[in-house]
Amino acid sequence: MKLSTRGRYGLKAMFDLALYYGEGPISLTNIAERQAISVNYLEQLISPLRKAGLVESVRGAQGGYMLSRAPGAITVGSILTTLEGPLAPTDCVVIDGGEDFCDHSQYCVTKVIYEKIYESITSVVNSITLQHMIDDYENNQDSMIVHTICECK
Amino acid sequence: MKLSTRGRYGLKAMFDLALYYGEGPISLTNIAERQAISVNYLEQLISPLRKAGLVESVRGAQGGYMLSRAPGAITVGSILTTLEGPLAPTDCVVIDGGEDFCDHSQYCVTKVIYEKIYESITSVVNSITLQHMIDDYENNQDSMIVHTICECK
DNA sequence: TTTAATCCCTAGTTGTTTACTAAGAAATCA
DNA sequence: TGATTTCTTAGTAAACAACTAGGGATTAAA
Repeated sequence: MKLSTRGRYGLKAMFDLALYYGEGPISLTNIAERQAISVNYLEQLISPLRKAGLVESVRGAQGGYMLSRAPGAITVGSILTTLEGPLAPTDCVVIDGGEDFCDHSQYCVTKVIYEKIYESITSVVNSITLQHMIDDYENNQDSMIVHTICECK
Repeated sequence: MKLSTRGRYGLKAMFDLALYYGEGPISLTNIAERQAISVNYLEQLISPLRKAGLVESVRGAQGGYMLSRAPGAITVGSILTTLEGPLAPTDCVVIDGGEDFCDHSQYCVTKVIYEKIYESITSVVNSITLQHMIDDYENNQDSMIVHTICECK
């Protein structure tokens, strides 16, 4: 039940982009340095985020990436599910037409539980936007707390 | 963010034991057959459940396993965390004294999110007991729905 | 027009984890 | 004594995670 580095790094990168929202394209080199992630690996994470329409890219020198819309319009859920797939404890709650997949899934006592877990996770991550993270970040800076984004494992 | 077979099989096995609660020890062979799990593998799952005090064993012929207390007193959360470890999206929300683990974890904008996810999952699984599953199971049987426990993946 | 910076894409690699299988020792009932 | 069952450990094949590596395409600036 752990997130992989894909989701964690991707969220860090998107938060980084959110801090620079409105300031033109930010290069992956910059993000990678600040967030201590390899550029090559970061490229592999930003690619699905771009395809999902969460970021836009500018190619060539002085190019980079920027959020495709305001931080308040991008949820943590959209980022994490883009990089990790559905945040579900089992596949059965997420794959439909499960007749060949799982015979009695609609009546399964355990599936009911997995669905509740899925809903609760989804509800949390969909209610948090990048803007919330920025607000949190800036509040803590005001109160003189060194508030960084850490190497959360 | 998926449960492994350890948690899923373990929950199925515990539900099976709950259906026979009060009827003496049930052998792993029986459970394994009903739930379509290899006996050898099931042995490896029941072992931590016993060490966690969730089931008791009777050795020797006609032996087996039984719940250590009523189904209403055993939560799904206790079963899943015994087999999967803490149902947390990251280690940082669960390991304390994280100074060497994660420098700024107490001020981390992403950790706040991971903690909320952790809390919501924990709250769901801790609120469901094996008795709830039995009630659900029997309700559906009453209404003539073939309610099985499926091969949830 | 060249150069450097950057995005973009794919393939390969290494280590870890998962999901078992296998096998044998210890205990207990008939 | 023999069958049944728990208990424990070791091994293994396949999948997955977390990258590394390298090269092509695009563009701004010198």
